[in-house]
Amino acid sequence: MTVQSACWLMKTEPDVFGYPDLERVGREPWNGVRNYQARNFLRQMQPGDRVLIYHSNARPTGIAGVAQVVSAAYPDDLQFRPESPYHDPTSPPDAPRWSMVDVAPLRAFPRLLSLEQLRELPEWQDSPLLRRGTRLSVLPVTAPEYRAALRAVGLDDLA
DNA sequence: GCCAACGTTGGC
DNA sequence: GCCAACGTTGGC
Repeated sequence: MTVQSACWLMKTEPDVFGYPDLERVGREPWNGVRNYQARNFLRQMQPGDRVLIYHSNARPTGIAGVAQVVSAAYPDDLQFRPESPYHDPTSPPDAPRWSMVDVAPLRAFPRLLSLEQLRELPEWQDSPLLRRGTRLSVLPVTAPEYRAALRAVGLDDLA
């Protein structure tokens, strides 16, 4: 039986790697996630899942584009690189602790859908993204949330 | 197993 | 740059 593909939101700092960078490179291993809850979400991802790319630590913050998962989860190589800030010397090589997926761009938002605008969408009222203190960098997005976000910027064809 | 200290995230 | 909120660490 076919399962409806899931939707997610992933945060990134545009000064480091933003949606335009994803378009430039065409495909990117989403490495550096070092939070167990976020990792567990990564491991649930399947190729074809949609991903809203959220720019954090930006002015303004908000969703900049929609991407697609193009791999299953696999070990994040940076955990075994001593020179990397994401090195984790306690990760067992035979059972790597941290995972990542590859992501490819799908469509840039014609305009940023800001956090302020997200707060005004009824469908988004229950999203952890809008809750004070939520620091998750990878989180699930419901189908109504996903559709509302795309419609808000006129991308009805992707919703 | 508790919890204080510490580091990080992320909006403002 | 500030600081609230949260996750992790480590002493006990």
